[in-house]
Amino acid sequence: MSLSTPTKAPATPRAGRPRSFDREEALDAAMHVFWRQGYEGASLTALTEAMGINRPSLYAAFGDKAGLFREAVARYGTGPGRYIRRALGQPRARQVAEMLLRGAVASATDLASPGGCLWVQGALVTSTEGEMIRTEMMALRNAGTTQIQDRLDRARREGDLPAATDVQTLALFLVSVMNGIAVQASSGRSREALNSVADYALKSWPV
Amino acid sequence: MSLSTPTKAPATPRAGRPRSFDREEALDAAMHVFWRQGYEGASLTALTEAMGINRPSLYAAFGDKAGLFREAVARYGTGPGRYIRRALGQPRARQVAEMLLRGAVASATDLASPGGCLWVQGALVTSTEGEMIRTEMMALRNAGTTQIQDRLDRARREGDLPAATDVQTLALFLVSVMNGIAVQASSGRSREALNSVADYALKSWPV
DNA sequence: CCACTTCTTTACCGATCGGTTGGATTTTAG
DNA sequence: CTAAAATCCAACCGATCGGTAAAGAAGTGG
Repeated sequence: MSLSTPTKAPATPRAGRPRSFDREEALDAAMHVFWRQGYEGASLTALTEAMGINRPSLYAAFGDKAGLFREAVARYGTGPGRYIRRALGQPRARQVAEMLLRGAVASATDLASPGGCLWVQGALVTSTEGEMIRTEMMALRNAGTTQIQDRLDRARREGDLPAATDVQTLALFLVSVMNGIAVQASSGRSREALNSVADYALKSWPV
Repeated sequence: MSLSTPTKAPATPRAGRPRSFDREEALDAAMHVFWRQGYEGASLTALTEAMGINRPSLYAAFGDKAGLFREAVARYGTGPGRYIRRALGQPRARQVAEMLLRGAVASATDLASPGGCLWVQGALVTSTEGEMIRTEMMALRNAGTTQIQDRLDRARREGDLPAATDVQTLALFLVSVMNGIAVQASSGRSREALNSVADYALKSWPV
């Protein structure tokens, strides 16, 4: 946010004027704008104002609007969406599911963020011009589901879930509830109410 | 779609040239564009092309883009979203929930439609310019949840659900799963896979 | 110091945005 | 048949869209 923050010394200092803004800070600001307004709703003016830079600097650092969005989406994965990776690393499948749902609620209702989930609302629908980005986001969501399904399938093979468990349905159910929680958070639902939803969703967890 | 369809005789025939297009047909076409591209993603050009009319005709018939969207959203309620009202009319709470989830899957995966749910993806996020519409959609989603909650509470008072049932959580869970199903349908998930999700969501239904 | 490289700034590009104007056209009312 | 009313069409409005050109500013390497 602040322009007075001194630029960190780059790993390989090239010649020329160093950029006057922190790339990560600017990317964070852009992520929040995309999160709140979506890919197409976020105008270059809104983005550059939030990032504290002007257009040519943005284009020099991130390529174009689509490139900036892709980086923002990736950063979301190592920031607010970090809980997913941690959840997949839990030893028991039940804990995986708990952390997925709890993490989705916590992230989507964080008062310091725009609310909801960037992966859901970043480009759920677009004009024809944004179809490539929309398709990429579909693929990203589906890849996430596959990761969860693979983790549950491993649990099934390990005996952590009943052998007859339909892991595809179970994974798709978890993701659907996570997505629904995100939509509801974007509709203003409270963290407590959504945590109750997460609890309820876990009630029929397979023995 | 077809311009050759003769205009129905209006109830009170006013003076002047009658409009040459069917208002309901045009509204249907607009609804599909908003459904696929969202409120802000749907340009006047895309809308008028799909509706088979030109701008002044659209503005004369619907006011402005926001008015057209509001009518499209209302029409969605009596068309693809009709299942909700029918579900609320079922005699048993369990049947209400089943029809809500089944209907959400059927509507969101209808191959003759853009996929997903207009109420979810019509204006989940917007630029600052569309904030009023976004707020209206939030209110509409929340009102729907309240209707479901009221129906479940009635069931509880009637003994159709256990007296200790947390109907608020149950309603919010149902809506969340419906929303998640819509997101997943927009991500290309099949009707069969999502019907399995609906079945799973009903497994922990209170006795 | 100088030459060079890179970033920042301002101002601008054509295209598209939502919305409207004015006139030709088609109807009803009298 | 004429006057009034409403629609239809083409063309246009200022504003904003994503993206860029050109020149000044601020660094590095010699």
